[in-house]
Amino acid sequence: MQKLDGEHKPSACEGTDWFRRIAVWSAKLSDAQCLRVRAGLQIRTYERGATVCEQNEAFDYWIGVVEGLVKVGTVTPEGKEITFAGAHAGGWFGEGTLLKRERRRYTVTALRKTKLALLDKKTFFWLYENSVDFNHFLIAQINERLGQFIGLIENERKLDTTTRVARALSSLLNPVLYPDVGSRLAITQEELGLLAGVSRPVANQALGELERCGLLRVTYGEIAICDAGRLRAYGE
DNA sequence: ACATTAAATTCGA
DNA sequence: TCGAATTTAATGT
Repeated sequence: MQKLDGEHKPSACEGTDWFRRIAVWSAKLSDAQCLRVRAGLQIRTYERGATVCEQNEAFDYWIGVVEGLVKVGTVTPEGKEITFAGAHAGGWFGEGTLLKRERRRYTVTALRKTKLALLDKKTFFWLYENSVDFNHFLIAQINERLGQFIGLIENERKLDTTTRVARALSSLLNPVLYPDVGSRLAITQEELGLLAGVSRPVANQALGELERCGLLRVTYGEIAICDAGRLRAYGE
């Protein structure tokens, strides 16, 4: 429990380090703006399997993933679960719901123990009104997401499981949505299965296939990406 | 669903 | 505090 390394823990109210690390969009904010944003932020921890917010719930925060992994999706009236996206460290989402001033359209659940940063609505809109850079960030992000959703539609059509797994991985590698992502993903095959909408064994097979193609390498609890470009294009 | 292996945790000195 | 023993988690088939 006390095996703290050389990393400095976030000092209670000094330094914008920890905050800037979890939120790239803060890079261009002034110190004064940063202070204000931090005042509107809270950190919350969720256990594996915990629901962050339900569909139709009023949940007035913009959500950032500090660490861990969450799944954004819905469940059809027939009870079938559909995953729209996964989000891991560095990702921010929920702006669509805030901007349209409506209730959550999706259910968000933690796939493992996860720490989230929640920015309250008031501060979010203050940024929206006052920072051009913040707006640029939002537009870039929404644009990236649009691309992902278009891919999702294709995905539902073709049932090629390996392709679905490749897409799920690629979406997590998106450098715009997840700025601090490297070439290794700390994700288990079960979690990946949940994101791709396939069973764990199928995810395992798909990973084997992708590894055989030289696109990635699988190790315990982690996937090393060798060729992100070809992975994204897999199945085309 | 089952067997195997990796990692995390517990426990005794 | 160390490492062996046990339990839990992830993988491969």
